[in-house]
Amino acid sequence: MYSSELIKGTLKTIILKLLSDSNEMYGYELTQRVKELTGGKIQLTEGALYPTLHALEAQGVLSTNVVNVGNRIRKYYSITPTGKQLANDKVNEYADFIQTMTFLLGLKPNMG
Amino acid sequence: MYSSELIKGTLKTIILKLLSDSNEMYGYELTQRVKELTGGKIQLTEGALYPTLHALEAQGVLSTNVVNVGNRIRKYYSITPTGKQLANDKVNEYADFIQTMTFLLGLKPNMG
DNA sequence: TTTACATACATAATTTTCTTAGGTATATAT
DNA sequence: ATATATACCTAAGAAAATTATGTATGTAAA
Repeated sequence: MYSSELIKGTLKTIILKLLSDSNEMYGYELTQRVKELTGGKIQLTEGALYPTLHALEAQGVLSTNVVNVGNRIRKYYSITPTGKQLANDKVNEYADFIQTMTFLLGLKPNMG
Repeated sequence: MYSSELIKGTLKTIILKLLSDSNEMYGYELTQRVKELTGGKIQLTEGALYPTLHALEAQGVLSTNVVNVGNRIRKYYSITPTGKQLANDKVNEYADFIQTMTFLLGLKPNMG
């Protein structure tokens, strides 16, 4: 796990990117997917995730589809066209930012 | 300028790295140096910078040296041995984080 | 000569974003 | 029974930033 400082400001970008690459995902699924893809180094907390999902839906970049799985509720999120555009912008901005930070911190541009 | 979200959590790392590479720098100098090195893409705000410098000094990772330049005060910060260690740790953690995010967001590991 | 901008420090109110903690509920394995 | 996993949610508080403001000097332009 990274220090919580580092992860700040990346949540929206991560959510939008993952939803941009799949038809639909539900909240819990997002937490598991990120955990899996990062080898546990990034773990989304529910207290941060759910309010952010609600905000993104209210902004019109996500839409929802509530489904009953057995007796449990599952709320699928999918990205809207506006959201897809935003996802692209955010990912591109982050890519640029990474390059700037790489230079600023004197990191090797590409090392295992 | 990047959206303010992105820069969050990177301030301490940036300060520690720059001070790690120079004998001493003062607050205003840090803002100008970062602006210069990033082509204006990252601009430290004084409201964030000064409280952070004070906190780092209180933690013992920075020490200060107040100088009179003409009639103006200038407060030079230099890094302590503890601070140098912390700078290294933070930079390494950030390098690791960048790799994780690069993978998670599906970015090219090395593109101009 | 006064207006604007740069230098150089600082703090305070507010906002944003996250953590921590708690709540509800079902399913499954020990 | 108990713990763990699934699956949603909110609220109090902390952390870290922005925005606004204050003080003060130096310099260049109008």
